[in-house]
Amino acid sequence: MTNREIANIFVAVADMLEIQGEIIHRVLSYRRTAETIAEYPREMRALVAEGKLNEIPGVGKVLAEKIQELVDTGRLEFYERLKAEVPEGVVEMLRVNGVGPKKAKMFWETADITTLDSLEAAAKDGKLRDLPGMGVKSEAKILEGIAAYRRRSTDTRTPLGIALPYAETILARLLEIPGALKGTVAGSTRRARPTIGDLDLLVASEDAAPLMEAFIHMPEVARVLGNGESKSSLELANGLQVDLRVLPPARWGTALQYFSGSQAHNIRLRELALKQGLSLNEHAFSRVSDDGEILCATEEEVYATLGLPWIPPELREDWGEVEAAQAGRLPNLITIDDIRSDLHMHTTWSDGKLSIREMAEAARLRGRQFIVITDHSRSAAVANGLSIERLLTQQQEVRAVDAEMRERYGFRVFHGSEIEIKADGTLDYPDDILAQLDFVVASLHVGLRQPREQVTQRALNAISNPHVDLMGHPRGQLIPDREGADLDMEALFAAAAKHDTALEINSNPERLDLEASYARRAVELGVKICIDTDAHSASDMDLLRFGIMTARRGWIEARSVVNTWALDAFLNWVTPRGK
DNA sequence: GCCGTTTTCGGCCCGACTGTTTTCAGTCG
Repeated sequence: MTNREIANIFVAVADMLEIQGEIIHRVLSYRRTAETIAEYPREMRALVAEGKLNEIPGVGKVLAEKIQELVDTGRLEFYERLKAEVPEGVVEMLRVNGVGPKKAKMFWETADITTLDSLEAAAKDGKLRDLPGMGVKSEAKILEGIAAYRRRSTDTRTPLGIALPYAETILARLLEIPGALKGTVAGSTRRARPTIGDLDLLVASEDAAPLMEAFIHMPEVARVLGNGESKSSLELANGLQVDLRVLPPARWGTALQYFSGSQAHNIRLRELALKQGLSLNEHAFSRVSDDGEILCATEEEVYATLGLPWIPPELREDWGEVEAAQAGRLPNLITIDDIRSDLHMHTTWSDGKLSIREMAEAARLRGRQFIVITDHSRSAAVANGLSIERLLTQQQEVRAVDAEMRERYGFRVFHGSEIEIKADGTLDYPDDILAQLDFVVASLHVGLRQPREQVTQRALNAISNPHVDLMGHPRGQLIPDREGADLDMEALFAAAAKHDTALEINSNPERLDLEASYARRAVELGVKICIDTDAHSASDMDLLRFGIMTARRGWIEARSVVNTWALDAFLNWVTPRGK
């Protein structure tokens, strides 16, 4: 039973309890814990074994027992009982925009509607409009909601790599409208979650009306979900939901803070505010005593009012950042300017688009000081992997380019390889060949669905090989479609720390692997991190920002990241380990 | 269901928008 499976069950429990009319705080305790568990860096089964479930914030006696039951038996009696009580189709109704727990329950109990199909049929027959609290408009809205739900694929979340550029494009358009003073992308995009539910845009203006007008009339709008004075929501033709909020610049700080979330982080701040006799919302702080307002034009002022230093948005998940801020122990997060090298990239020798020389030049123009060329190894046939003979020939070309770039620019090019960790657990080149390379990245591309023990052992073999410097995209996940391998991450981290093998944060938005919570745990255990682009073209090198954002979400400082090191430090690290 | 330098019981963040409602409940984020 994986963390994500446990989280999914808790979400379903929360949904069913809410439909049953359970008090909302009991429902929310399941929902909050589901969120915590879904991205928890340690596995529940390990915490159960160590008796440490109560270390998870928000988990008390009851939830700990339920997690334990799931880990021990693979099922949860309480969940099975609820499933017998609440029809599956009624729970599914919650996914329809405009249908919440109260309406779902009402459809079920007063009209005996227990499936989405029968809800749709009833709406089409005009049978919903006479139900309590319903009308012609709500009936039509539900039909639209069902249609939109059916259009969406199973997973409605959008990869950050698509969401962010798209949000930036829409925002740039809005900022051209007269009266728009400034704007930003907020929400989970600003926090750099790997996938985004909907886009949140924030614009400062004294006059919201023209912005709202332009926003809801953009050409790509499929449906207007809401359109008020200060807030509008759209569904675009591509299915993406976009929210725009417009506020006056004097309130920018509270608005940006509020709209950036996360919800859990915001709740923490509002609780802190209340302890000081202040109520915090997106408009301002209000003194509870006399309703007097304290406006904040910057986020720094919001946090300062609470006695805190500014907290970078990537940390705002209630993963301990409020406590760290209170203690003056916020990390000094890595920035893109700290990066000096890129240790994982491909050329036309395998499946890349540019030559060694062209990749080197592209990296140099982007401010890198040295790179490693790491084309695919021989068994990666579809990626045109290099035979030993070609690998050694390639080395001559790398040396030639290195000599030239070094002479002209002081830029260095090293020779490496991204070697397959083969399905049988062996590496794709023998040790005496690996020993001739400057740098070795080992990656899992095949056999990702092997049983946990088997795939973990393969990874450990690679990490413990003295010639291997880095494990590339360790889990092999693809966003948003493919779960990573079922690896014992804690064992990987321990081995990586012991053998001084770095683990990668792959910057490609389809990977972002390690993800933030694992990267944070790895560094806690003493593992070095590489943030690489895995570039197959020059433009791929611009994806570095996604890797940096992911590292920042993982609380990572420059000193833990190999690519921030100067050449000497890098060479000192690779040299004594077999090369 | 969780939690406690006020509390082991009684709280638990806050507001925008919509539609159905004659003052507010439901939904959403």
